[in-house]
Amino acid sequence: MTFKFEAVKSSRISQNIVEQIRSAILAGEIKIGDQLPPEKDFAKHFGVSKSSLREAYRVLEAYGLLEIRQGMSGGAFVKEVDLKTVKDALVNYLFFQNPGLNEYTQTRIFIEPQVVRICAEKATPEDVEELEQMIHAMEQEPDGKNFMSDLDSAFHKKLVEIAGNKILSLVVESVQTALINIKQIVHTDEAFLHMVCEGHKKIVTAIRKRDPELAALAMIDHITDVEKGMLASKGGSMIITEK
Amino acid sequence: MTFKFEAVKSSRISQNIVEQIRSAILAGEIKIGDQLPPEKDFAKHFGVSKSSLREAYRVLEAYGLLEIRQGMSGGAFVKEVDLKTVKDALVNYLFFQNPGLNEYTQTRIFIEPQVVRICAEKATPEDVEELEQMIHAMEQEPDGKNFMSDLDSAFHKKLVEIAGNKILSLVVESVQTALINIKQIVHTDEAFLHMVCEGHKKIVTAIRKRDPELAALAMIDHITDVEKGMLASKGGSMIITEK
DNA sequence: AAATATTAAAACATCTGATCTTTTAATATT
DNA sequence: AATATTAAAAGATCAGATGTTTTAATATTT
Repeated sequence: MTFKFEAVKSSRISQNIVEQIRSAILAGEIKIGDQLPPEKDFAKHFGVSKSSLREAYRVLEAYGLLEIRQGMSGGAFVKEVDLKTVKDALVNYLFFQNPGLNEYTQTRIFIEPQVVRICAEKATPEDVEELEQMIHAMEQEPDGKNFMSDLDSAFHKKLVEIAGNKILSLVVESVQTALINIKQIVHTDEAFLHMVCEGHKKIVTAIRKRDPELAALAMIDHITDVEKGMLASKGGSMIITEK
Repeated sequence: MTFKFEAVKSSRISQNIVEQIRSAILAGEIKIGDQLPPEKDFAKHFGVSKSSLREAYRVLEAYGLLEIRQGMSGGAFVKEVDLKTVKDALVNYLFFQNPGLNEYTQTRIFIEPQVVRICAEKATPEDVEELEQMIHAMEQEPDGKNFMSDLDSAFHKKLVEIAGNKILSLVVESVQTALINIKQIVHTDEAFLHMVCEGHKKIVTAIRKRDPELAALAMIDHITDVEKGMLASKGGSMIITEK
């Protein structure tokens, strides 16, 4: 006979409240925008002190499930968890995992070429135009050092949005965010910016031609180039924690 | 001229403390296992009340960055963020995004076939044996309803571990976890269990043969079969929030 | 001497209740 | 009609008392 022992649930009051409220949200009993009772009333309802309830609120806020506003029409409101919350959790996690640049590159090469294959089929003319404008904006960057990462992320984000898969969007955007943390310690010069723009152009050209295979190949080249560019200015070893 | 306005940082004391401590951890100033001062002393050091410090501790605990223990040799200890924390954040996020089963399947098909290609090259004989034992364990399941999801997840987790990419591990395991939440509302019968086992067997056989392409194809078939199996018992529409 | 039971202290957990601050709706003023 | 004032609602912070858990030190027993 096999047993599965459940971890004994924390006897901490705040944790108990957190679980109750989170369950209610995930069960659909409380919905986005709903307001929870004021601290004082809710504490009384739970039969606990205000401090315990407040600690629970802080945790739920950290989860991104609540938004708490001060003031007259303030209070605790149920909120849709946003991407930033997930990304932050991921950044915290990856800090300790500390993957190598090659792991980032491999992840991208596994996913993004397939994404642009879909794009080559699904992208509308408006999508293509938007992508081209993004490349143009990037080329206008004065020295390529400041917003280059933001614009680059936006380009890849747009591509995966066109593919229309919310899970893939989450993954691709999260990897982009984590990569920016690495890029910040890498010297990205004018040549790097130019290389990125050329890569993007080839991808969009392939999408415009409705050529999935060409798009996928262009993406592979692009990702590979970016890795090479980053390694070149860094000398091989890549450790995030370095400042 | 383009401006980037930074969000005004919260005036909340606990949030301020959270950011200070999180920064210190991510900057490497405080390391895993380090103990923070007792509430009373630390509150005094920050010049704030104990309640404010405690709220900050709750948040950092929610982030998975701190572990707080009661008792004589207790206190607040810096902890490595674990996978569960990230997965929980992801589950919260996906609850609101509510992707379709097809999005999960597509994500898996983008990633896992490429994972087993790597496995076909890198897997050691011990790895292969472990995989086979996992299949065997699954076949022993009495009715296939209870731990089937756990064993299935473990199999895919082992595969991606062999591939040796921490980011891909995170993604694959998270998708597995999210899928379990869906599977729980799907009727998985004896036939489903058998189908899964056969799929796994073909994958391992290909890995043993060191045939990456065959392994990838077997994985695609497997993932497709699982989706079909889940859709068959559900009738097409797939909504997570349903009980 | 070894095993067991007791005790005390360290540290977090909880509670009470007062006071401060922010925000906004209602009101008053110009 | 626009603007300024005010009051109330609700969270934010604080102070300090009391409860609970955990463990190291001590005492007791075998």
